[in-house]
Amino acid sequence: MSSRTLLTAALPYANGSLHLGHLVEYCQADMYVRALKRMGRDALYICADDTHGTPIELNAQRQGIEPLALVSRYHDEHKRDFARFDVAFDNFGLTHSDINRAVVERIYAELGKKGLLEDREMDGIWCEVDKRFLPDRFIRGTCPVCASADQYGDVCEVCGSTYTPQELKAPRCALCGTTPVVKKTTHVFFKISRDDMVGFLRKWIDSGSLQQDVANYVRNWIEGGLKDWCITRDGPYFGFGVPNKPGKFFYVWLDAPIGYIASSIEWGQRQGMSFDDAFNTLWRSSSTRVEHLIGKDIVYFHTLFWPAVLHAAELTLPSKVHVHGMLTIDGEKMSKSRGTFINAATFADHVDPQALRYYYACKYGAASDDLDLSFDDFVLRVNGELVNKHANLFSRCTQFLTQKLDGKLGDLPFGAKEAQGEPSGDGSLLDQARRVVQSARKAEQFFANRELGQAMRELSAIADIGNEYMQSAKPWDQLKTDPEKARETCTFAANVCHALAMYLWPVVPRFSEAGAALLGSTIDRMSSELLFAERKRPIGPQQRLFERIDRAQVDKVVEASKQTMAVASTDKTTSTAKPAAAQGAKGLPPVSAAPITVAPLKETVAYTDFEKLDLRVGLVTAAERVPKSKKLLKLMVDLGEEKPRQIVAGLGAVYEPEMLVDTRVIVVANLAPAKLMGIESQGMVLAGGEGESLSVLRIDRDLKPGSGVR
RNA sequence: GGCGAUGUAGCUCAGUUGGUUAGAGCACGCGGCUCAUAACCGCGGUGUCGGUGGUUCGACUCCACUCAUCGCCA
Repeated sequence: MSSRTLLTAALPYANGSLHLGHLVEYCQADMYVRALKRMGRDALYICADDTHGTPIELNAQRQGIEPLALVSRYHDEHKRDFARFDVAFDNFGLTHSDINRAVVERIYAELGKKGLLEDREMDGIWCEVDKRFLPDRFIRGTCPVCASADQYGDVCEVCGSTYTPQELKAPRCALCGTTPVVKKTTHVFFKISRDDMVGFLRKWIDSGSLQQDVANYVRNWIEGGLKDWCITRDGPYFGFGVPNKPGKFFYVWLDAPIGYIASSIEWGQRQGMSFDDAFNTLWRSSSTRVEHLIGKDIVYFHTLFWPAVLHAAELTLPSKVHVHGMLTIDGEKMSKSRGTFINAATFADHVDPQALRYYYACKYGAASDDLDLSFDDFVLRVNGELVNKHANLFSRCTQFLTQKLDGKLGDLPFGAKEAQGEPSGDGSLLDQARRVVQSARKAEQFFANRELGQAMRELSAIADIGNEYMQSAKPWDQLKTDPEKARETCTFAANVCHALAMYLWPVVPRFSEAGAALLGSTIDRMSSELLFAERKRPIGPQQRLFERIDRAQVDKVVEASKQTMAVASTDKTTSTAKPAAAQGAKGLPPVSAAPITVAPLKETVAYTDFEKLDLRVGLVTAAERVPKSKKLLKLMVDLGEEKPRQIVAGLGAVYEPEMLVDTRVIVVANLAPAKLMGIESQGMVLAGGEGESLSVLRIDRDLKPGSGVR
């Protein structure tokens, strides 16, 4: 029985744009599936947009639209982005679909039959104003461990401790700012801690489905003890309602992976299968190998909950859950302020997406290491390999043929079958051809094992053979004495190009197709047995295959990303703005309770005007009063520069100097220096309010002095 | 704090079960070629394999400790 591989990539959340980090995964999976398909394997690439959950529901509410409308908008955007990056799914669905609902209900019923579900009463955090239970992330308050203000309901971002929302000090609703209350609610739990489940998982993680390091990692979780998993949420919630439990919805992490199943059923239906046929063939039969590609961040769900659910529902377990590392840019995490948080579309606006695919391919390995996108290296690599090595080989041999030899391929002094033998090492043309075939076979192996980087090395080796041969045979000299010999040389080089076009296809499909067209050929399979058969026929019309990347294009991407991210984050702040809870810092007089007149807005300014201001985080290292002044303080502020700046600030009416030392403030760093009472001030410290009701703007996290502020 | 990953030439990375003088590409230097997208070919130097100690006839590889960076802790 022929076996089919069903590969999934993790579902992107339909609440934001795709960025280069997402693409690490989608491109890798795409290349792998393309390679499998071209090697004659039956393979499917399945994905969908993840559409449910509180963030989407609330984001839609803020925008005054239906969640489905929001989700559809991102679904369309994602589809466009994927198309630009040649990511070709066999099916790309939505988790909010009738099919997914049906599969979720079916699996839920199955879990119930196995006695794995249980209703439990628990404490929820309820907001009287919003009339809803609040998820942990929508409760803010003071960390019970380190007392940092404004932390999430489940974890402190400052000290990293985890706790329950009930433990949080001074909790408030992130939506309306009021204090929520505790209220009883009932939820369904999946009993993953039951002995048979834990026993199954112990065995499963050692079944070879996981990379060794991942298996070790997961084992620690299991040995640490698994807690039963709460699979429902209270409404309002964008998701599927739980049958016979009004007001309860399935938790997004239950229906999201099930979306893999639903999306593959959609594919099956397009092939003419019925729902049940597709379900049983793809997810209940040993003829399908299921493989998941995921990032490090979601290992927990895919290696514990998901296999447990599949096992309990008697569905096909993944043969592989392949974990890849996260993307770093120039060695660091993607950063909005540095402009390295780059959306797929922004990148594609300035740089050919195939360049990124090529670069990623070179860096993919089978391990779960992080992948670094170094911009200098990116430009160097794409120009040096894809253009100088690969594209140029196509160019030099086809142009020679077109311009000097009527554009026709000749013959080779060996048959195509002979090229399949072992290289003799004698340097003959046949020997060279055999070396190419040998590298091609290795490349196939590497593709099949997801060692894309290694495969790319073999392709470079193949191109080298072509370039070396052209160089040593000198067709331009051969042309003078024996034009047919020159034709033979170029025919050999053209066959090397044919090999390149064949094996580059999974990585840079458009490059490959254009390359094949240049040779007057089309390629639809990837097999070393097809090599060196291109002879005695005209080649195609000339064209350039790929243009070099200019570093300036990359800089534009970074620049544009800074802009879009700045806009996006201001959007966010305004929409999720939390009312400043009146929390007087120690030693400060209370702010007057009298209502203030809200000043009318000044005229609108363009973003470019705002951008002129250079706001920085500054650490106050010293402070003293300016003699004879009630309000002025002389501060020394560290902006990460060689030495601290002297800044005069009008904070003295409210703040004693020592109250400001060691606090992080926001400074207008490019304000023209000015003298106040004879003392030079090299900037301005921002504060809100006025008079006695003054409050300096502090930074409540450990940002480095000199960090930008937007 | 707990667990884990990574650390090899200026840069990006290979180094299989420990075994001779540690590799590739790019960058750099010199020479060659001119068909080609200033591309191509040849030759060349470069590394205390993060540090210290240990096991061993022999360690980049195994063990202990240590430093640095990063991630995860649902």
